[in-house]
Amino acid sequence: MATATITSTDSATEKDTCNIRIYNTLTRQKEPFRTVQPGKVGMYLCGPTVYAEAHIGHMVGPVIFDTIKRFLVYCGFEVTWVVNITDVDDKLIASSTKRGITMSQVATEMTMDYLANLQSLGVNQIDHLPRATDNIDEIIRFIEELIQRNYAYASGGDVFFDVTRDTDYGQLSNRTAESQQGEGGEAASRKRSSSDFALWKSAKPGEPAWDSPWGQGRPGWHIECSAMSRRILGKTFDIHGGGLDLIFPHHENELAQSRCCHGVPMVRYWMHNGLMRAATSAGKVGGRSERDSESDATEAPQADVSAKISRSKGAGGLAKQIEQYTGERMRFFLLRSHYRSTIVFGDEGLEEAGQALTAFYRLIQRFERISGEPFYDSSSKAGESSRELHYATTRTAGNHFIREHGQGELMAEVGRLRTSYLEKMYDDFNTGGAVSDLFDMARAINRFVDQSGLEDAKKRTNENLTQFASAMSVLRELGAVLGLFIKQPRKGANDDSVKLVDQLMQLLIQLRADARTTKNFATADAIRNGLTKLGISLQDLKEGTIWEKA
RNA sequence: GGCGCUGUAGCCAAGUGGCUAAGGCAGUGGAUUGCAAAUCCACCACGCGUGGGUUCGACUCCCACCGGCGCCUCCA
Repeated sequence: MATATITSTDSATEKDTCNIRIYNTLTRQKEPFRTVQPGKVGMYLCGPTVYAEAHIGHMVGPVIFDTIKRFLVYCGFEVTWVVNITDVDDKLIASSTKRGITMSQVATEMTMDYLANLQSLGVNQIDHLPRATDNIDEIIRFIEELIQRNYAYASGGDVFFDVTRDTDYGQLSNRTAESQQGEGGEAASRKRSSSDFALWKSAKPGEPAWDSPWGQGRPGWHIECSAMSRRILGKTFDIHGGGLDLIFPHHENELAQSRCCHGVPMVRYWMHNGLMRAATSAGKVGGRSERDSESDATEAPQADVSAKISRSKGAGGLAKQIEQYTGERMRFFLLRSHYRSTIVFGDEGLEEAGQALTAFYRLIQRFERISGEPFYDSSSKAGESSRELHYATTRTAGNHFIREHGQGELMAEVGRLRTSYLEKMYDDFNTGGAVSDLFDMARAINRFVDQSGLEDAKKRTNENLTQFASAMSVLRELGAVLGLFIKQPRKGANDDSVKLVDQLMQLLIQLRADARTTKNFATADAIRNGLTKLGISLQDLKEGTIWEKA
């Protein structure tokens, strides 16, 4: 009922948006999605510590959250999505010292890298990107409140959170405070108990520092998220996400800080994505396999071993990978698996994803060729805002869908698949399952085009063309929810060289067509085989020949 | 050692206490084509790590075992 107050007047919409269920790490089960405020969703994703270039593993969370936001918006929610940038920490200090530039310069450089990669993957739904260093006052205020409430104590220029005061500590990661080692190092001597963690760290000479009631220093790792999420989303917000590896200690500590400070739960749903691994046989992401030394003495190791992706192992070159495979392909690859599962990242999987995506691209081209209408929204803002996603989900059910798209066998099938797709998404954002409905939809549309003779200009009827266009609009709509099929895949189509290639191809195609007309198949095949060797395939259609570069 | 995840066809990957276990890649046969390509159609796991148990019935629940992995220190 809380979510019932969305703008739509359609009662079916209420019911269906209440069908969303989310796996909550805190309770270790799927729960019905109920927002704090009716019709509104606040979500926070832990972003990167910007001390080095991002790698593909950093993209999993943003891509899935971008998709979640798209879906929630599609369902009619007003969504505010926050991704924090951690721009102060030990590694940043180390990097700046090593490179002889300021910490802020390192942070700016790496933040730009991160954002550029997000953009390439179509992640463009983020509303706030707060940086820790822009929120020092808020952080200090937060720490002071914790001290006032006796949950934190200052000790020799540091401030620690007193874990023993929080009887609920450990719920998220399902572990007890006593069992924790806690941070070691020289700061340990200033703690009351070993599992206490730093809220504020005193500065050593030469380190970046801010004034505080406890002297010069900088915030601890966890406090920024508590402070910034409260500032933007409030004391209790709906969804908090991050990689599985953040559950402990980061999210456990965040949770403790916020709950103890406010006396209310911090988050309704804790979501954690699985970690990505690098295929070591074919893929190169993880660098050399570190396990070879111990295991390949006797038997040959399995070829499909995978290695952890991390910056320390030399993972990187994400921009190059995106350039090689295209961002849409990588996004599609990520979305084909469930967000909570481990994804093995490698060339093999990306090749396959590329093959699969091509089927959609061909259908889209087929549509543009036959209808003469563009499939993609040509406006520069396409996909940039979530406005076009505002579309009540459940127009599928019953009348809405038919009213909007008309009747017909194809649309009946498309409507059925759309419902199936939405059901998958309601169930903890099962993007992998939803994609299968898109494939089914593509096949249904292709079948329709084949059977209704739309390839033949003479047989085209307005009714069939309309139905074709309607079906494609549903495909576009559902694709957009996943952040797919929003923009023309090949960029640079207006380059002179691209134009020239196309003109040359038209010339070859004409020569071959002439040869075929005179039944000179040897020449025709010589042209085609020669092109095949260049990775170009031809397709002879009723209306002429088209070409495609592999 | 503690906490947790996972094992579905050649590969990737959804999913359900009970009709024929999604979808993709690869493969096979057919329609189509001058031949192809693309597209469509059909086929492709009598079985869902192994062994028990619960149940009228389990791939789905429980136990054990075997295998893979994560966290417990920084990590998306």
